Amino acid sequence: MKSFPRPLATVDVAIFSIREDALRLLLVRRPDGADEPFPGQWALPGGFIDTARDVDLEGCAMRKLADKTGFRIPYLEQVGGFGNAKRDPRGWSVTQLYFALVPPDAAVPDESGAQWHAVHGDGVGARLAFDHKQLVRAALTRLRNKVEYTSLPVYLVTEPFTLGELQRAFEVVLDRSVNKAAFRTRVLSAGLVESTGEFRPGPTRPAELYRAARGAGDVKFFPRTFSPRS
Amino acid sequence: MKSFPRPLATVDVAIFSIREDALRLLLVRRPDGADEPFPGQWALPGGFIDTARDVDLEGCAMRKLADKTGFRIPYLEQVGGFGNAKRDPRGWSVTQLYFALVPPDAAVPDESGAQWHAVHGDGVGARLAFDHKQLVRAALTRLRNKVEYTSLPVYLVTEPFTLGELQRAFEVVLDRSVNKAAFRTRVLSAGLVESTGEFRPGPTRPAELYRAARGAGDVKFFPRTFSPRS
DNA sequence: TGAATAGTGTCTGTTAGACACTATACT
DNA sequence: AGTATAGTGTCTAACAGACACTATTCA
Repeated sequence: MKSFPRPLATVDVAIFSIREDALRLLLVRRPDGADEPFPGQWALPGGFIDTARDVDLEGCAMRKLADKTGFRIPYLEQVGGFGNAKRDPRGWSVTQLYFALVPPDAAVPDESGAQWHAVHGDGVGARLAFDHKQLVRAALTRLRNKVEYTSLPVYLVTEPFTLGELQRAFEVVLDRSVNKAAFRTRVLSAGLVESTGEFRPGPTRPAELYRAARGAGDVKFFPRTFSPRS
Repeated sequence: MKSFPRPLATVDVAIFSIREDALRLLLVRRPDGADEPFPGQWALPGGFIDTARDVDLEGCAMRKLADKTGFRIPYLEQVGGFGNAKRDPRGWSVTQLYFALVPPDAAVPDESGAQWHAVHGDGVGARLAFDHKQLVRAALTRLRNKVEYTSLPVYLVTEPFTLGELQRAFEVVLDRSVNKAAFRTRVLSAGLVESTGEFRPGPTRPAELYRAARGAGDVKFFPRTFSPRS
């Protein structure tokens, strides 16, 4: 077996949540230090694969996630691998990018130094370390594409939720309004949610409460997309 | 910077083509040798990232591809990363899986030892090295899913092609027949192909010849899927 | 009773699929 | 003329989107 120098291997996670009616991304600050790349800059949570502790890539991503947030098992999906000679000044490196969706009540420990940054267009305002700007764009593209034809936003709302809240989550992610009647028909006929039988009281007519449908467990697909006709 | 032992980093490519009216996958034999894992077994073309020669992951995949086949630039797409402690007996390893589509006239040099294996269901008949059975399944799933809503099979036919040939490519990949009228309407209205103005003569009515539409360059998406109604 | 949100009925345009039809070459 | 394949016209079912309508609660 011919031996090759091994690239650096990392995992990064783009953690999305809806806070204050906006899609937000959790970012951490790079550590300070003379031998650290991009000291003090905002970056995606992530880091080296620990071959002693991580059983696989997803486990590694879960560990990064758990370091930053505490909650029920979130939605986690691999976006892809990014690797080249230049992206890390320390040498040829490959990172596995994951994206995670967490509900609005997922806590972020203060001492983690992590902050939620609003998403505008295809990124965040802050300047990011490494090629993380590109990674964020890739994660956002994947998220938005998938929301067009799947039930992903159920992972962005706290159960139980009203159909109005779920619709709002779709709208926040897609950054456009969707038709109420079409949305309800679509969501209900796809069997994506099931009623709890309860209602949420409020200053107006109470709304029926739903939860993500059990059983299939996985993400549901819609037969068509939301896309407006061209 | 805390130092971690680095996992092995490889790239594997699932190269698909249509030969003898069947979807086929190009496989190579693992080298023989006492210190080689899975000696003599069939495996996906691939291997270590060469940090001295490869500029990025895609370049590495292209290199593996060029080692095995010779032709015009094919379709190449990343499927994802697979990494854990057990998949390679030499230690914790991460592989980036790509899939490639090449036309039926793409040559495979004899001396490469590569062979086309027919795809049946979600894999090939041969026993595969490493976790390549799983990788093949992942690549096939991605390919078939994408063919439902994109123009990918144009990369599986030789230009110029008739609509009948293109339809057959869709059918071979999806392993089901598609309606001729619906197929033609769909393909033509998506602007996915353009006429060359030429016709292919034959024992019956000549068929108009097409090529992949220029300009957009990229893969075209259909507004809906092929899926039969449930 | 008015305001505000929840939820529904109905109409229209678009498209996939089915299926039968016409068109055009060679033998 | 027969045959085989290329290509089209038409009908139907399904669904997205639009929009106006009804329903229900609290102040």
